[in-house]
Amino acid sequence: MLGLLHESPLHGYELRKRLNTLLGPLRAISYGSLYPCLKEMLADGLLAADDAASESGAGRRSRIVYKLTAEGKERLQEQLAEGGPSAWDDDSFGVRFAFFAQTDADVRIKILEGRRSRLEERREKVSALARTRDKLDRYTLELQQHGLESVDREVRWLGELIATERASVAARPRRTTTNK
Amino acid sequence: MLGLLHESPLHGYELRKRLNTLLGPLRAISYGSLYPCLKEMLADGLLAADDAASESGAGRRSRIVYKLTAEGKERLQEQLAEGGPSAWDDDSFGVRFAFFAQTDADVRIKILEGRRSRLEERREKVSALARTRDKLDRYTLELQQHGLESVDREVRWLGELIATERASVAARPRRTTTNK
DNA sequence: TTCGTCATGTAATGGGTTACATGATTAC
DNA sequence: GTAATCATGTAACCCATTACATGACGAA
Repeated sequence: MLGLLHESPLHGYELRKRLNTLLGPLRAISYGSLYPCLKEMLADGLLAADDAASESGAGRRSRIVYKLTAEGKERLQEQLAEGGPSAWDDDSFGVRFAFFAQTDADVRIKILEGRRSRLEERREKVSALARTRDKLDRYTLELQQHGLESVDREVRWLGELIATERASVAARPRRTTTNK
Repeated sequence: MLGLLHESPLHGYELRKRLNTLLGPLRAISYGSLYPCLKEMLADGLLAADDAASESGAGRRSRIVYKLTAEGKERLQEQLAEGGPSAWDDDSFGVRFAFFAQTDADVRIKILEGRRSRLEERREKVSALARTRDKLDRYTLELQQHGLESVDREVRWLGELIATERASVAARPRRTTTNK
């Protein structure tokens, strides 16, 4: 939510739509959690509300446009700077990646590498399991192998991204040092 | 749970481990929901409990081994026969596929086809969205394209599975008609 | 005029995890 | 002897969905 509101101020209804296209149909967020959350962030001083009712004559129902306060931007920056394991587990990696454009290059690399080793661990566990047991039916086997190939693909993809990132850091390393 | 207990009777602790390897580390089930669920199914007459305390001398703590009753097997068969949309959405497709060995060939094909068209729909929606909007940063674009390729791969995989299934039905079509 | 979409919100419900309680067994 | 795993269970808590309430606007 902070990430989207940083790109541009939005009202709740529009914010939800964008969240849902961003996060995919799975993990879609409902009004029942969106509005209370906005309220809370408002109370915490992370957001500022701007009731756009009067604006531009008699425009539809009054929509409440939210934008980040200075504190909200600060909080977003903190969260984007966080490069710990919580950044590369299944729940959050997608979201973190979606806001890579607002993330520092060195944090980007750390997250990509963390994600890759996480997947490699998983791959190792599954393929170890596959080696020990043999009495699996065709379908379980098929599922396992397909899963393994998917992980491999993901790992390769991450590898390419990491290479690209490293190349661009090497090309102009000023950016990282300047921000110190 | 019914599917695993049909393969072999198990006690709760072991059942949980198998569920977690089957479902993956994500969506892992906890004791807090496993044991009450077993209890409920026992009360519903789907399972029979067998306290294996006395068996084989002084074996560890008494473990309660559950197995399917006739009613439980019936329920499992009902659920495996169900070929509706609920069988091919993200939540359940994996589980349904894992028990394909116990599923009728025609239901298998229906589920695979349902899953495939579900993914094709999704693919279409995403790529339509990609065509309209242009102002996306490198990373969002990268994520979108990688997602698209993943879906394509999945669709191809399903296509191969469907072809194999159809071939084996054509080779010995007695099975489907015999069971009428 | 009715339906679909836009738009904001609240309250109850549900159900799964977390945390706790207990205790036996194996390995170091 | 002590830590880790095996093994079963309960109760509180969290938090998101669901369902409901309200209302305006555009299109058929």
